[in-house]
Amino acid sequence: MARAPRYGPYTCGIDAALDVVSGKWKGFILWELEVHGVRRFAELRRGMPGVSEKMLTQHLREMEEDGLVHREVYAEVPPRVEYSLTEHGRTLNQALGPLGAWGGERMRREGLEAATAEIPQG
Amino acid sequence: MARAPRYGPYTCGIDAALDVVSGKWKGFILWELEVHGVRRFAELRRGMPGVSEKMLTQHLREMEEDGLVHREVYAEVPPRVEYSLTEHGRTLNQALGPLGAWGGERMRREGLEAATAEIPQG
DNA sequence: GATCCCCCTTACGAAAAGGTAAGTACCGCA
DNA sequence: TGCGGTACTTACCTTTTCGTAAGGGGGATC
Repeated sequence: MARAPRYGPYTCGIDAALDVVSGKWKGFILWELEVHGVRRFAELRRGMPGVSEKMLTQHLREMEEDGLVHREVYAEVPPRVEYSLTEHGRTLNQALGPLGAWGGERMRREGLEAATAEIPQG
Repeated sequence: MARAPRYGPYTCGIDAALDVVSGKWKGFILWELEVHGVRRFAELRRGMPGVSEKMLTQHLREMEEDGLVHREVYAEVPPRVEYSLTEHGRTLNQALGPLGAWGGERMRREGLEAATAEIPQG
């Protein structure tokens, strides 16, 4: 489960926020969109090695439901879909800032390696 | 899984922080210890209705491993065990502040109810 | 003597999350 | 004709997480 609720009832704001962020790749998606502004599906996919198409679409749909991500579909062939952050997504990213800094500090403290070349610290 | 790693490799600080916070009751434990300073096992248990003893001990052990929680055992009969936040636990709580505020805002926005009488907002 | 309290541990099972692989439908390129 | 690219969907399976229920060992209380 980890956190199954999705849409409360919550015990506090942290609960409500974690419900929206937890998911193996959501933090990464948030970060990719923060950095690049707009990204297509395949760009996101290539940007985060290891993610499957299934998980990526699933996470993106949930984040769209949660009002964090905007999905723009262009009626073209071949299809083009662009993802970007909504206002709420951007404020969430700001709220995650201190947590990212804390995590970075922890990584330094514990000597935990980073996975990729790109090391955002939220 | 939700997030299985536990001790990296991480892609960023947010990853590293979420790894430590995710777990159904961890936010709540953090909050209880923040508010009360020191709490015994049974006090924590009573403070968060719905948690099982198994999950509570399991989460507390992990948080102890992660250096967030200090566990003090008194060689008495009946046994007495006191839990409190470490320095890292307290700084984590501070880093969670903005996230809790964001979550609270989201709850208000979406009209999501809170579960208990006590409504911390991290 | 029976029950309750303390702080757990263990075994078992259900549910959720995630991974793998294949299929869809259409197009451009060689 | 065959392959790669676009953005997915679906079915199936494994891993992880969480919950339930029971036990344990000693002491105090009824």
